[in-house]
This record gives sequence, structure tokens and C-alpha cells, in this order.
Amino acid sequence: MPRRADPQRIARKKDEIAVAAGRLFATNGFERTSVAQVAAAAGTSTASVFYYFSDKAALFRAVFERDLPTAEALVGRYADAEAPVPAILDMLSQLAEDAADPAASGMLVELLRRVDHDPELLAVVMRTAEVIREGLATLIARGIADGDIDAELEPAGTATWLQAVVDATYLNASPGHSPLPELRRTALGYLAPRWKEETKTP
Amino acid sequence: MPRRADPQRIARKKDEIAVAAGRLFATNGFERTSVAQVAAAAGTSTASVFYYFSDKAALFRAVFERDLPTAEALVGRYADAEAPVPAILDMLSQLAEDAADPAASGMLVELLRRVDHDPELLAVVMRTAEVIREGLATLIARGIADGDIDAELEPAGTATWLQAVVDATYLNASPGHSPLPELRRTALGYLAPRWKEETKTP
DNA sequence: GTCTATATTTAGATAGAC
DNA sequence: GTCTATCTAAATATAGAC
Repeated sequence: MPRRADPQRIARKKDEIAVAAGRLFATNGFERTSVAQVAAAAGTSTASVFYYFSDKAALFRAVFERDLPTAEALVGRYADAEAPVPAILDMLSQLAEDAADPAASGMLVELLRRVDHDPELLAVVMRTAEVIREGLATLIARGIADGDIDAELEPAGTATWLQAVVDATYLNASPGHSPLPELRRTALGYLAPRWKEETKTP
Repeated sequence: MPRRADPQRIARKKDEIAVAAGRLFATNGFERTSVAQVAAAAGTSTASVFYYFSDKAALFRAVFERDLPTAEALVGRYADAEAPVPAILDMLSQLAEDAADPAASGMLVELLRRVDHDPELLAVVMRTAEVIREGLATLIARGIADGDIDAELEPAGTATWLQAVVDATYLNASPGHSPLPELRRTALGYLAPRWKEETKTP
């Protein structure tokens, strides 16, 4: 089918394979998805898949390599926000946006599993997570300076925890139920400066 | 090695196999763990493993079947607590207790993955989760009645969300760092009755 | 009940023609 | 670059002796 070495077309094909793979990995899992299935879904052969990707693990990584630019754009969008707390809430909401989609939920779980066994994959996702963490931490520090966020909190650690809460949002996913209210209330309650006593001591 | 049909001994052996399996599944994952590895770790043969468990999936389920009694005991322990909010915090802390252990974290991820593909496993863990959810929901309702928890909250949904936050604790796990402070602060901030305005509107 | 040995199946990866 | 055909390895599950 190649008319010539058309770089546009081959890049598109590589992408199509990655997308098909992502869908299957998300629903069936990494090990339970065969390369043959991916090839069929992409309308090609296993040999072609291996022509574009060195091995099955690389195919999985490809799904996440597209996330870095998205994360950078997101962070950039809120970097100069006047009010840090609403900016944080909006960033978290964006991050949790796909949580209702069961495929996204499945893919997160799959990622968490594979990341322990694939150092290259770890590097890919760490870079993305790091971008988001720094974006959040910066906003948190500004919120503290403004007095809108509890000064007891440590920005980097707090950012990490908020990312974990976003992940929880995916785990808690159920179709037809938006997790955003819980997420926003959780973040607000966590960040808010504390009053005299937390509760009567137990 | 059998002196007779000693029911004590065979029950213990079944248990030992399940424990060995749990360790391996947690660190290496379900598919990447062979029954041969489990057998070796338990000091026996694959045939013996299949004598005790109908198949590999049953072996995985066995790991979680032991959780139900534990959950029931936990709920029972706090059912009659005088102060609901501290009781909730303590329950959550207990649930998050293993979060520092990387094996527990790995096992949670593995569970989330398998539960989509094994209805019997789903039934097992749903029963356990349901017990905890009801225990929490009851305490939340009492806290609302006492005025210590925001009356806007719906007990069952709130309980579910708190369980998700506990899961977040496992995802956020890193050795040497206890997740309990974040967890407690999150729960407290989430449950607390709200003041006049949450924040200046964005 | 426990083992050794093996049947069976499946999937990742490659060879080599076109 | 793309295919068909296949090699190779591994793992679940079972057979059957002890």
C-alpha cells in the first residue's frame, strides 16, 4: 500500500496503532491483550506493529507519551492566575475530567501496575507528573502567601497528595456520577486555614 | 508426608499457599506470577497447588477472602463509639494502616485490575467493602445528628468517597512516610460543617 | 495428598517474500 | 513497509504413579 515513503502517512499509522492499543489495554489489560488483537483493531498485521514499536512494552508507553504536552499546556494555563485557590480547584477538575470514562479508569490502574516493571515507562510518567506537581506547588505557595491556604502546609507534599486524590477520583468512578463535587470539597477542606481547635480531643 | 488425613495440617497448608501467592502477586502481578513460582515459594509442587485451588483465579481470590472477618471486627469495634468523628478518623487510619507497605499497595492495584475480569472476585470484595461502607455511613449519620458533620452530606455517598480517599493513601505510598496525617486532615476538612462562604466566588 | 512428567495452548517476536 | 508463515518459550492444567 505504500505510494512512497510518505512520512505523514506513516506517522498517522503509528498513531492509529497506539490509539487502538490504548483502547484494548484499558478494557482488557496489558497481558490479556495480544499484539494480534491490536493489529486486528488497527487493521494491520502483528509484523507491522513490531515494525513500528520495538516490543509490546514500547507500545504501551506510546499511549502515555502524548500526555506530557497536555500537562504542560494545563499548567501554563493557570500559571499566572490571580486567585490561586480557584486556579487549583480548576486544575484538579481538569485532571479529573476523564474520570467518568471507564476506559480512563482502567488505563490508570493498568499504568500503576506496569510502572513498577518498566523503568522507561516510569520515566515517561514521572516527567508528566512532575510538571503537574510543580504547577500545583507554585500555586499552593502563592495561596499561602495570600493567606488563603494554611501556612502549616508544605507545598510540594501537598501537591503530591492532591494528585493522589485525583487518582482516587478515577478509582471511585461510576458511570453517570461526576466526581467533581467531592473533589472540590476535599481540596477546599484540605487547604483551608484551620480554626482554633480541630475538634474536641478524642 | 501425610501422617493421616489431618484436617488441621491441610488447612494450614492451604493457607500457606495463599499467603505465598499473595506476596508474589503483590510484587510481580497476577499474570507475571506463575503457579510454579507460588508452588516453589510454598515449598510444594504445582499439582499440589491445583489440588487445593481449582484454578489460578481461585488462588487469587483466596487472598481476599480473609478480609471479610477483619472488616467486620473493625466495624464492630467502633459501632458504639460515643464520638462519631474521632471514631471515623480511627477507622480510616486502621484501613490505611498497611499503606506504607509497598506489597499492600501493589496488591490493591492488582485487585482493581482483576476485579473487572472475575465476577466471583468482585462478589468477594464487594461484600467486604459493603460492610465497611455501612459502618462508616452509620457513624456519619450520627455525626450529622450531633452537629459535628455537615448536614449537607449524604452518609452513604460520603462513606464511599472516604473509602476512595483511603485507596488514594495506598497509591501515594512511599516507604518511610506515613499517610495518616494527610488522611486525617482530608477527612476532617471534608466532613466539617461549612462556614458562611466557601471562598470568594471565582 | 503429593509428586514427576507432560499435554495443550497461546502469544511474543522474527524470517523472508513481495 | 507490509504481509504470511512460523519459531520458540512459557505457563496452565492434568495424568497417573506412589
